[in-house]
Amino acid sequence: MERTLIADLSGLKGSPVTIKGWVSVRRDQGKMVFFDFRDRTGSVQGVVLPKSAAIETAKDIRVEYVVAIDGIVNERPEKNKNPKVQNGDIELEVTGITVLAKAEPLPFDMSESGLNLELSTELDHRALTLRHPRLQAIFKVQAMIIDSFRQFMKQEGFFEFQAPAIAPATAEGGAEVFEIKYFDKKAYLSQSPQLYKQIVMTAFERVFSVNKVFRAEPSATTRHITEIVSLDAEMGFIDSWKDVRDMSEKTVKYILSEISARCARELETLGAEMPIMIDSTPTLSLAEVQEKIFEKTGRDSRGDKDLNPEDERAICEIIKEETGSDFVYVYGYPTRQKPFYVYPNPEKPDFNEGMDLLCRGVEWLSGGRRINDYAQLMDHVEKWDMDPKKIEMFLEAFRYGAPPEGGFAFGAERMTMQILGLKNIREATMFPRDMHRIDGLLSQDESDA
RNA sequence: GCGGGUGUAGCUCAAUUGGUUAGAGCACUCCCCUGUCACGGGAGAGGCUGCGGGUUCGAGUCCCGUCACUCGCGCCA
Repeated sequence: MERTLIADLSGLKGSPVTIKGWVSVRRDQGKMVFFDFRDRTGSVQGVVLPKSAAIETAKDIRVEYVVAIDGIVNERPEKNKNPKVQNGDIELEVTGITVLAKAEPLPFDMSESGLNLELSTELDHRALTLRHPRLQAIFKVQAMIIDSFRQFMKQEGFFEFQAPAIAPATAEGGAEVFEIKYFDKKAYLSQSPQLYKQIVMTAFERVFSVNKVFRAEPSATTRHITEIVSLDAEMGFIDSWKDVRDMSEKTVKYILSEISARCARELETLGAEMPIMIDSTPTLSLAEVQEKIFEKTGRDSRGDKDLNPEDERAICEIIKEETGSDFVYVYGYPTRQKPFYVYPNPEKPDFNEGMDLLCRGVEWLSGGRRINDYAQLMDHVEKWDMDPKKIEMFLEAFRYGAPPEGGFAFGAERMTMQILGLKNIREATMFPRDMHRIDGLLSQDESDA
């Protein structure tokens, strides 16, 4: 018989069906056996009655067996209905069981409400934990973030391109890069599509990319991993950095609304509360932020080159209290602290027109206006002590006419973590890589070898 | 890289000021159970208490070292 998906069962009361999926739970009552079956669309209870031809087989079925189940869809008697679970008003009366694959006993409890693991255990067993509804909800939300970013960008006339992952040299300062053996030469894994998206912008005006980028920073925090999905955008013909700010704001707003609308079940599963973005997100200069923190908390970080994590949490709390917004833009960082391509404020050249979007104490997105004037760009290349030969392809794009422009980027994993209120970015990464882990732990011996 | 916390059964956790045979729940094996939905009840199996050294009549517990995990900081997205 043709396979019926579990989500479609409720419309088929009284009909014989075949479902295929996994066994989530077995409840052996002696004479009769209950199961929870699961497929990609949901779960349903099956009951094997004493008279069923499948009763002997049912006794041998264990959790995570892959099975094909023949049965009749029955409405449950009123007293047996369970409003708390999906398909709680129906059950499948099992008439036949075919085992498609057996499963060994699980290393831990996988039942819907039972998954309670140390993070390292969860990650060591990702191949299994991925089957849990809670983890599936996380990665469905993440897929929706990436999908809605693409949708919005296309809607706004942005062109999608694929940035290279192999780079010839360190494109910018800051993050450390992974060196790779490239035939008999050296090359590097790309830490950002930055220079490429600027190049492509000079041809297509508005561009975006969804790319893996790699950071070799020895950072052991709940917010850092070495391989991330970067959502990047770049746009030409802007009047000021505020056009970039506005576009990034609309992008985030669109993503949030799509998730609210289309991931309601996942948000409920995770108990997540969506951050609030008000009509006009508060936007403050770095100096204003530091002044405000000093006023409110007495802690003086005025003059610091950037916000530390404590500052980021503080300003988010203050803005939330003052305006109700979970988001705040911070702009105007010291020019020399940021990469060479960031546009300096013409009035105050020591500060630039780069910006960060913070939410709930963490940086979500960064971007800003870039330098498009070739002479100014070359001036910065010199001041930043960079080798023009190493970025010749980038410079060529600007030598031959580039419009005023800017862009922004954000990490898909960090956004997932923040929206869902997860404590560690590794929970929001299907196969996280960090200093000590690539799937499994990297042992001392291997790292020495 | 620096600082704090934690390492006990396959998983999640107990174990009094150092005290005799290191426990529980879940999972596993066997038995009982016709309405469960994290089913329930009974029995069993499962431990070099991360590893190495020390103090002590006696160490899961105290001390030193080491490794790992985890949180915070630095750096960043």
